[in-house]
Amino acid sequence: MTLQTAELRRQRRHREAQRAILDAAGLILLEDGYENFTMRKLAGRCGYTAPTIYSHFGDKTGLIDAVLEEVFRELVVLLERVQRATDPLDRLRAQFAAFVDFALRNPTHYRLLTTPREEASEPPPSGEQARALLEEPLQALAESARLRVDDTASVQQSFWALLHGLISLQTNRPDYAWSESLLETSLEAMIDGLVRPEQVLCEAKEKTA
Amino acid sequence: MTLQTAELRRQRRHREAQRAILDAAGLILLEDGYENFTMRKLAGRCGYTAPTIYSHFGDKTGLIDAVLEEVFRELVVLLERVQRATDPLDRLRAQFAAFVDFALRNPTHYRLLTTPREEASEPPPSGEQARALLEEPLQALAESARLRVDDTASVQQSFWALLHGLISLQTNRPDYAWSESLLETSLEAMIDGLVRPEQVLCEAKEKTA
DNA sequence: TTATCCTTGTTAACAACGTTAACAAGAGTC
DNA sequence: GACTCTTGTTAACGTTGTTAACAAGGATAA
Repeated sequence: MTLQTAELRRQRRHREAQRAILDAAGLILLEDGYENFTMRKLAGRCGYTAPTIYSHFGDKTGLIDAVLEEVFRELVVLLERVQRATDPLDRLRAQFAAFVDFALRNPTHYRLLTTPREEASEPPPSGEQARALLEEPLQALAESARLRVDDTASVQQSFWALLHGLISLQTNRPDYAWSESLLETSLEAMIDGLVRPEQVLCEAKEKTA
Repeated sequence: MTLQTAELRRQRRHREAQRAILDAAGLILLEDGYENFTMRKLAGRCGYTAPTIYSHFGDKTGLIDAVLEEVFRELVVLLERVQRATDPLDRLRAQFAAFVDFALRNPTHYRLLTTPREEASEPPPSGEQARALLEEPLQALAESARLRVDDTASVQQSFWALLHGLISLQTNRPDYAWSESLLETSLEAMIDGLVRPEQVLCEAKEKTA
């Protein structure tokens, strides 16, 4: 009996320590940015000393990986919640908006996710999952033959580049006078250029005629 | 007489030292990236010790600023050389291509230029100059009323975001299978969506008729 | 209860970094 | 030849990520 409760208590303490560390780490990243994120500062903030953190996460890289994994799992559920829209194009718009919004609210985490921090650091699973979710609407559009360009990969990467550019630019220069309509303007332009506006072409032609 | 030659020789030595330091610094940035750029490594590579570098450039930030200033002066002459095209849209295409090409060849320098390195580090003059050059064709298009959107700033920032995204993505993940036609696909799409195709509309309509 | 062990955490230290103080050495000036 | 000013060096400080050595506390077995 004490045999089991002891083991459970041990696991609980373990999880609590990890939680305290991860929470403090996420907070420091959000508030101070990655350049001012130091293991000693984290140690002071989370209630444990530095070597304890190392025993839990092995490495600064491993620690950051764990933080990112958690944060982007949030993003995945956000994207899944918004995925219901029936028209692929509406899905795309809604997902992209949610994605940009999330990235702008978590600039440091987004930067750490997209820039390779050092040798051999793969993006965390949830990051890949989010990317896959973002690609789904375009995949659907391609299967409905609604892309103006044959090369689907090229189209996907174009949208990807646009999103990444919008996010990076705005987070790198928060004080610049960014246009309010920037996301809409650029995204609609890119949509106009790359995807056909559903099969109402006949109706549209009738209207102009 | 020796009064003058002495002063000249002093200045020459000064310039030579700065040149050796800047060249070595640029090379290290190109080869090893910024994360592996250390003042001691630079000292070992350029033939001077670390404090000498400090006496010349004050700071690591100052040193990097000097390197960037030089590199992006190259870019400015590149962009000016390509600026001759008469049609603003052709100018835009040529300049954007040259810009992306340059940035992909100097990934670390580009990243350092666009990401604020620490508190209060303004982009170097040549960087701002390059940005101004890149905005000129769009300004011309706006004045010819060839933009599909009223808000010129929004259009400029859209193109800016696309370029930045293309560059960042490709330099962050050099091994990814980027589409060969990525720049053309995305840029033409964005052009289609944002700018009118010159005043040959009547001719085009005659052709389709 | 007492002895043992394993986990969990701490203190102390190391190497490498950016940076600065103190000083040597050489060139130009009187 | 003495004086000064520039230019470079050596030695050091504080901070970083990281690790080794060790203490403490609870679970297990006699």
